[in-house]
Amino acid sequence: MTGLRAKQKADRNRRILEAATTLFREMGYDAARIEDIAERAEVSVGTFYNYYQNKGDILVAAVSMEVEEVLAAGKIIVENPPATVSEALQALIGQYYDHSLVYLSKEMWRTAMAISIQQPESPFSKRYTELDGRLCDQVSTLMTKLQLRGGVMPGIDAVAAGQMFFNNLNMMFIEFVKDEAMELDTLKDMVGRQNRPLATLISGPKIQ
Amino acid sequence: MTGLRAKQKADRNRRILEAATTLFREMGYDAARIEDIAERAEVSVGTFYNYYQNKGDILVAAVSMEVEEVLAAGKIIVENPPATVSEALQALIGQYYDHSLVYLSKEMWRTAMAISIQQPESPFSKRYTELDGRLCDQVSTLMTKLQLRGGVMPGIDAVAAGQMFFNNLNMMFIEFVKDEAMELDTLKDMVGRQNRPLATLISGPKIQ
DNA sequence: GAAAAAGATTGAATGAGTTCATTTTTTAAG
DNA sequence: CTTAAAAAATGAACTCATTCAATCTTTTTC
Repeated sequence: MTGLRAKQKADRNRRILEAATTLFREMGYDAARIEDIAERAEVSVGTFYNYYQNKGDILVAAVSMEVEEVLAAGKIIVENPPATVSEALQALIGQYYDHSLVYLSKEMWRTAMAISIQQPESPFSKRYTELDGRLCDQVSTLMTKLQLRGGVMPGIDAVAAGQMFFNNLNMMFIEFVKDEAMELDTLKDMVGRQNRPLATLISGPKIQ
Repeated sequence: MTGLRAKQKADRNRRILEAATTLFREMGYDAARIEDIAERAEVSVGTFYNYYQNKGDILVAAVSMEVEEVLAAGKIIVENPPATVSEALQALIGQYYDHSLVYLSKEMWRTAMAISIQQPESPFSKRYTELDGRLCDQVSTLMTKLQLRGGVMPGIDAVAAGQMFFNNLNMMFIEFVKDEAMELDTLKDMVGRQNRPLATLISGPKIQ
């Protein structure tokens, strides 16, 4: 059948992705030229474009791997969350934020976000948006779960509250990657303060 | 002193900005070449770069003017807001959203947002970020004002709540410009639903 | 196993944003 | 008014992402 050809293809794909992520981390996204990536991956420039539509695509591919890991880590927390809204949110959001800079630099995040906004119809942008949606769902699922357990007052729209928490943490993450000087702890503190009113109020009177 | 020189400078700057905004609106951001903008403004390509650091800068400059108008329109509402949190928010956010597409296309918004995220250190990006901050302050000011009037329960962190409302409306606006098919009404409905839990709860028991 | 077909690779050419050494214009000094 | 200094404009050259016609490799056919 397609023994050699398929094997070579998979191998080249792996080499290109590895070369690109290495160079992006080493020298930054802008400074890494397609020529450099191609050379490191031992393919021609043309071949790079047979595997990825454009330079941004390969970055979003790298980001996708990262977000998948964050989702997996978050899943564990959602499956067995702390009892109160505040504690549960702090655990989940802390997990998200702590994981965010393991593989990717702030510059890489900025570029990936910029691409996903600017070219929303490109395949990888759609994938990025889909991953964002799954993260949002995860926060909403957490709220729904807490509501079933009595940690959130009945009658509250738990999904809407979850979306609001997510949009807030996401927007603040954008602020964070825009500011090279901002520390993770500062980000967490700010989001914690912003979330507190809603987190406290939906928990019901017993928390007051 | 610096009579002629300053006058010519201001004039060229105005011509370049006008040429760029016209062409961006007429043919889209990507299709408008620096050469076209320079030609229309009757300057050389090099001169364009003496006035703006790069192509994106001038778009962000145009968008910033738009945000200034939105801020001015919002100010009127904040000065004399509806009594309830829900109504006041609906009025202010509706004003923001309705104004957003008067001069700018979704493509222009996408590009401007992408640039302001990707190149946060460029002067116009800083300006854009600062304007975002003022919009956020405007929402917080509205909440503080409502709290003084009794529309928001005492003891609530009105500023934090305002920031959360703003981050939510801002994130949803990004979703809106990413999706060419989404209508303004859909956006308003979604944001309205997301805001409802917090808006209702901070209003206190009388609203229930 | 040779020839044809299909699938991939290649790198020079293209095009648009950006730079920078040179030239031109304006201002200040004598 | 002349000349020197400062500021600004200029456009050809450069960089780098992207394309595509030519070439090479693998698979299929007989």
